[in-house]
Amino acid sequence: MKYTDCIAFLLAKANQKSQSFLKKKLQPYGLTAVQHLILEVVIDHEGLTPGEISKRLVSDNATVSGVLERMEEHGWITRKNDPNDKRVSRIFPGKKVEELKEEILLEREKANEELLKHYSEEERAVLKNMLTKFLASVE
Amino acid sequence: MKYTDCIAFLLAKANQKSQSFLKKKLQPYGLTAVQHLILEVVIDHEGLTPGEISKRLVSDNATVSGVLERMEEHGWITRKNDPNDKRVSRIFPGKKVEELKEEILLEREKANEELLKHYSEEERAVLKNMLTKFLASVE
DNA sequence: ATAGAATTACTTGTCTGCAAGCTTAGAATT
DNA sequence: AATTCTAAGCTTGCAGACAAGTAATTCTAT
Repeated sequence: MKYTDCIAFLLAKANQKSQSFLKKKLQPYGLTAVQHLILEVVIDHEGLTPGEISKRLVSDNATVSGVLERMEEHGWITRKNDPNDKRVSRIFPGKKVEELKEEILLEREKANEELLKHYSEEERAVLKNMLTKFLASVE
Repeated sequence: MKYTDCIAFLLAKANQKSQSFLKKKLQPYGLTAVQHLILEVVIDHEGLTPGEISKRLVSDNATVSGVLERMEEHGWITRKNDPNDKRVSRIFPGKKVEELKEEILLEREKANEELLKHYSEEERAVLKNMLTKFLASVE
């Protein structure tokens, strides 16, 4: 069996495709795919800590830390100190988000639709279930 | 629809899982997942150029360049100059590969089997077809 | 009340992905 | 032969993934 038939290879390449597709769609905003994801969490739940954001995105704390720093530099988010816990900061959407909010949130939906445009409703459900099961089953 | 239902998110997380799983399995050899992949190509087709390796792995030339450098440092590969085209080098397995060859090649098969152990033959085929179709359908 | 454990965020270093640009070598055109 | 065009490999710079470690704060158990 060749490596091209292995699930790890197929997942890696499928992921590369979907990421580079997203990247192109978000380029006009100056957002990366990961930044967009974080921004969506921050918009939906204002005032989360970096750690809480990491948990929601099943991402590493160190990764989110770096991404937040870059997002702050570009005005996508702001921080406020938590009065009750001096270890953490609370993350809020930056000023420029308000006017772009709807548009930005729509981009993900549009991208998802485009990525799956050749799939029937049934196929989409199967694919989603397969991947979800995979996520749950690996260690 | 939440981001957790989007194909891009699911693919990203599934890929992360399978990569970190592979990583653990290959740690004893001191090989990363990508290095292992390249090594497999080099073993199967000795004397390819970096560009040819990139094409086979659907990878970026710049990425493969860096990985080959690290693999050379650790003795996984060696280079020979091409007498007919001074631009390119030819990549061959390093000395230490010979004795580990079979074992290393088996690792991928074992990892693939383990990643898919909860999937029936039919499910595996469906998953593979879904991902392959996805690869072909995205621009 | 205090020592030790746990939590949180951040930092550093390595690997990979990719865009953009450079250099050299070979091909093609004139 | 000279010039241009193309191809190949490499380099740089940045973003993200993640392991490992640090520092500050909070919690816990005595």
